[in-house]
Formats: sequence, C-alpha cells, structure tokens
Amino acid sequence: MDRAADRREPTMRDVAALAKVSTKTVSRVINGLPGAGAEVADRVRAAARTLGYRPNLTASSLRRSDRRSATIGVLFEDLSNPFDAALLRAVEDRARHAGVLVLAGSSEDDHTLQRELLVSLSTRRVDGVVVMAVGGHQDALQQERDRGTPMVLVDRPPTFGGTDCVTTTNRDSSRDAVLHLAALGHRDIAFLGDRRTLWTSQERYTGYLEGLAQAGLTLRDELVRTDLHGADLAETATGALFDLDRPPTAVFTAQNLVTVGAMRLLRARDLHRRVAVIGFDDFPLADMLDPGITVVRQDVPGIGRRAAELILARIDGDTSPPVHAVVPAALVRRGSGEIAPVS
Amino acid sequence: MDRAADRREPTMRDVAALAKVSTKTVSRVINGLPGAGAEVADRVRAAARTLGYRPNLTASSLRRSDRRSATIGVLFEDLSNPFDAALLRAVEDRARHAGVLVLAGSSEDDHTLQRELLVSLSTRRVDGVVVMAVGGHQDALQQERDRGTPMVLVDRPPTFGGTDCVTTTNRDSSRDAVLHLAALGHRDIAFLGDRRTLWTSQERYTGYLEGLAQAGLTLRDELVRTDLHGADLAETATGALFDLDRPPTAVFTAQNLVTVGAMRLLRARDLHRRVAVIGFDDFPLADMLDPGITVVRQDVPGIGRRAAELILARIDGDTSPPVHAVVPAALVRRGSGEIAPVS
DNA sequence: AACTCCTACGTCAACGTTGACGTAACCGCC
DNA sequence: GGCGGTTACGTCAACGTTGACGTAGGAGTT
Repeated sequence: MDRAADRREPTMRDVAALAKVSTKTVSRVINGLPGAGAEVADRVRAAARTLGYRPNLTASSLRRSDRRSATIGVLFEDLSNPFDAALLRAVEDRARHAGVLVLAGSSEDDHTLQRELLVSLSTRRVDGVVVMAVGGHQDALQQERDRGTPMVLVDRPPTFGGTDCVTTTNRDSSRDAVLHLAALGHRDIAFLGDRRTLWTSQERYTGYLEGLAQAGLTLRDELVRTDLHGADLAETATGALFDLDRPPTAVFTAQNLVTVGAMRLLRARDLHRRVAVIGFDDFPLADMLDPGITVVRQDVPGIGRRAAELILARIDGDTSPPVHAVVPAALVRRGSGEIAPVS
Repeated sequence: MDRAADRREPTMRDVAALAKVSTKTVSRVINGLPGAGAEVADRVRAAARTLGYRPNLTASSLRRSDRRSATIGVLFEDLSNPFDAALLRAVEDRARHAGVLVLAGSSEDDHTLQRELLVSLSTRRVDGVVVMAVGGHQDALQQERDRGTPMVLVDRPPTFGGTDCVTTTNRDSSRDAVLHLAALGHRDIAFLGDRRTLWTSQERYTGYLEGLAQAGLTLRDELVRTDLHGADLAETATGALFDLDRPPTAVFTAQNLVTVGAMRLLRARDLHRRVAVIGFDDFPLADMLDPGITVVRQDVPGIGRRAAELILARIDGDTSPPVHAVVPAALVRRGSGEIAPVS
C-alpha cells in the first residue's frame, strides 16, 4: 500500500525545474495560453505528467483578476425530498458542463443553519448561490445578496430587489387542476395545503380560488385545510374532511407529501376509488398506485437548468434586469383525477 | 437595488487599517488565537463587522501548514436514485457538524466523467473523497488514492489497498430474505438482479444461493435473471419468468428499480396478490402499494454517517489499518413477502 | 538593580499562482 | 542595415492569509 499521504503535492515550481523553464511558462502551457513553443510545451507537459502535477485552483483563483472559484453553492431544504434531489441534480448537471462544481448544503428549514451555511459558502468564495428553500423571512439571503454575491432563488420570489428567481406555474396549474375536476362534475372540491407561510402554498391556494370562481362554484371554507406539514398531518386533516356531513367528492392536494397523506387515508377508508384526487408535484411510483395519481408535474429538470443558467450568466457579468423565470407545469392524468363524482 | 457586485471584498488589511492594528493581530482575533488584548480584540471585531469582513478560506488554507480546505468531495452515480440522495444527505449532515462542506458531483456511471470529476476535486484541493458509485474498474480511484487523497468507498470494496469502505450486509440479508420466503413454503424462488459487474449484485446473488442451499432447495437456473439495469428491463425479465411452464411463486429482487419493474409486471398481470416479493433496498411509498412491499432496508443514514466519520478521521490523520465497515440491513415486512405459495 | 519570563503586539516572508512588464532573438521591409 | 513588429521566453510582485520570529514593556525573581 502506498503511503503517499505525507508527500508534498507537486507545484508549478517543481514542474518548471524538471522542464528547465520558468514557472510562468508552465502556467502558460497548463492554461493553454500562447507564448510557448511547441517543443517547450511538450517538455512541460511531460514533466507535469511524470510528477503527477495538478494545478491548484484555489491559489489560481486567489491571484487571478476575475477571482473565480468555478464553484457555486446550492442550498436546499432536505435532499430526502425528491423534488430537492432532482433539482440539485439538474443544477449540478448544468453547472458541470460549464466546468463549475457545486457545494451542497442542506438548511433543513432552519434559519440559523441557513445563515451559517451562507457564511461558509461566502468564506469559500463561491461565485454564486442557488437557494431552493426559504420559509419566512429572507434577511440572511438579502444580506448575502447585498454583499454582491450573485443569487438565484428557486421556487420562491425574493422579497428584496435585484435577484433572479425561477418558479413554476403554481397558480395557473392549480386553477387548471380545479377546472379539470369541475369539468367532471365535481362541486365539492377540497383544498389541502402545506404551511401557509410558503409562497407556493399561497399561490396554489389562489389558483384554487380562481378555479372555483371560474367554474362558478362557491368556496366552502370547511373544505380548506392548510398548514399540513408532512404526510401525517395531511392524513389526519383528510380524515376530518370525510367526517363532514357533506364531504368533498374531489380533493386537490397542493404538495406531494400532502398527497401521500391524503391517499393513505382514502386507502384506509376504501375511498380511493370513489374520491377524485389531483396532487401538485409528482412523486415516484405515483403511477404504481391504484388508481394512479393524477398530478400537476413540475418540470424539475427544466427549473434546475434554468436556475443554473441564470446564475452562470450573472457570474459571467450579465447585468440585465432581474428575471422571474416561470417554467410551465403539466397535468399528468393517471386515473385518480378522472374519477367522476358518485351521483 | 444595491449594485455591490463590483465593490472589492474587504480583506484583513482593510480591517487592520480601520482598527489601527497589524493584519497579524486581525488574524489572531478572527481565529481566536491568544496574543491580543481584550480592548484591541473588540476594536478589531467592530471593524470587521462594519466592513462586513469575511475571512477568505482559500487564501487561509493556501498559507496554513495543514493545508485544509474544510471541504470533501462526494461522488455519486445519480441523485435521482433515492439511495444516493439519502446517502449524500447523511454524509453532508455529518460533515457539516464538523465544519466541513461537501462538493457534490454525479458521475452518471461514466468512467470518463468520474475521472474528470476526481481531477476537478483534486484541483480544488478537497481534503478527502467519498465515492459511492463505481462500476467496473477502479483505476481512476486508485490513481487518486495513490496521490495521497483520503478516500472512502461506499457500497463497494476497493480493488486496491489502503482504502476504507462501508457496505451493508448484502449477502447475509439476501440469504435471510430467501429463508423468509422458504419458511412460507416457497420452493420456486426467482432471483432478479442488477448488472453482474456490480459487487453488490454478486454479493446478493451469493446470498440467494446460500439461502437456497440452507433451505434445502435446488437452484433452477431459468429462475435467475441478471443484468437488469433499470425498471424496464426488470419488467420484461419478470414477464419472461411468468411465461415459464413452471413459474416461480416468489421473487427476490436484488435492487430497488428491479423491484419496481417486477411489481409493475405483476400488477399488469394481476399476480401481485399471489406472488411473493421481497426487494433489496427500500423505496418511497413501498408501504403505499397494495400489498405493501416487503424489503430489505439498508440503514442508509447509518452508512452515510459511518462513511463521513471514516473520511473525517482519515483527514485528521488517523493511520490505523483500513476498515471495511458493515452496517446491518433489516427485513421490513409489509405484506408482499408474506404471501404463501398457492397450492 | 540586573536578570529572566511573559504578554501583546509588529514585521517579514511565503503558500502556488498569474498579471504586468521586460528582453533577446528573429522576421520582413524599405 | 536600421527600423518596427512579433514571438518566446523570463523576472517580479502581488492575491489574502499565517508561521516564524522580533521587540518593547511590564511583572516577577534573585
């Protein structure tokens, strides 16, 4: 076994000495800059190879005028949510193609932690930050943004100026989902939502209201349940709905864990074939359930790609006005949303 | 909107000038080192705060003797696989508590890409690397390891020396799963596996063989289907199994996508209530299906935590002999694995 | 009173790299 | 054959920080 741990990493100086040139010439060859003859360049490359030389990007970015670290930070709430995972993947994918690596950090919906992570990132001089989770106030984000760090918010618009964001068609797609249910004849459509503090929840609720209005239905307040953070709360709330004298015949669940919780209850009460369900956010195996769950599917890779493109452009010096990019979601019909009301 | 993008970041020199001390004193205060009076320290901290000073970790690690970047690299295959996502999350969590951030990169099962990512990471002078995906040869890994980079493999033992790894009880748990099925009276138990080049596939297959042997059952070669990379291939292969004259009464699926594919077919042929299924690897909503899927659940957070602890220890200079940590998996009974053979 | 020791600072150089600039050799051209 | 231009190098300092070391002043010891 090779105990190489204590061996010093070779530097440009070592390569230069072996190739009998100056470090500057090594720099030119390594970076592919002009000003080095073919013969010398070969010698340098050979020396680099024999020594196993790897340029030190941190030293390089320290000295370089652009000061780039070719690294961006990505903050998310919880990777165990497939939405976050897919988003990170999409951002990482796009960034990698630009030679940029991703420093990942999960804030677990904790403002203190988020602030600390932002400091950690800025301490490492990332070129920009993509933030895909912020409940409540955005002070820490604004503070970081004001320092000049390029920033893109995902799934939430900024409460402060000068910052790009990428969201999906929360309101329009929610409205469409409700209209889809109404078109089947449903008149009692419940709304089950995540925490009201979340911008997406509010948007989806607004879309729900718009849908009801557009279909000529009246809102029944008791069919609206919000602040359902997690599948368990959603399950309980769904139970309460079906204890009503006049229970809903259709349910619009405005977040994927809420959908799962609702389905769990419907299944337990054997209502899953009689009550229509449309969920916002797709989730794995939604097609495997019986019936398959009709969902509003966000274009997660599209959102991630767009976010990455925006941050990369800003890092490249794009100073055009801030953008709110909206990536369209689509209704995926799998059965649960196509159940007509029992007459 | 604050156009701060072009304002130079404040440095120690700026803080020193404002606090009327030397940069070295600022360094002492910022790093909490002794040798600075209380009054001076307060002045320095105040100056740092007014300027919005953030230490530059890249410059610091360049100069420091330990040369630490407080960053580790994590390579995974595909974040859209919940196994990878949960693992990354666990590693990130543990690392964060040690003040270490994670540079994430997906290799997408491509050796060229993996090699490039390793170079990118080493170019950024990460302190260590956790690798959770390598099919086939490990040349690039060994090369990186030989440079002295601390490394931990997850889910696969190294083919070279001097490197830690963390795996689960692939063989033992597979054997137990088969014995569980055999105890119900199953005598025709099929094996559906991922690519044979994967070490985990081989281990699980070996466990399957051990289980058959221990239960006194004879292997029927036509009930073994491997190289099923992805749910679609698994679905097709499962179909072929049930076209046999004497189809299996139970199926052991050795990977989560394989399980999903198999379930898809069983559902399509309405066999899902008659054929027993045990899958290796849990997956979201496995409990929501009908029947719930009995699985061998790996302790993914445990694996991730262990991997992080190992790499952090190595970075801290632990030179004890390489470790192969084995984190036990557990059988989770949900129904599909408890179906008795139809007589 | 002379000494050692300690504390609280400061000075300087170096980490690995690159921007700015210098220079020697060679080219073409009137 | 002298001039301007280009090419292929080299030299030097600086990026932001910290390790090694220096020093002034005060406290404690003999």
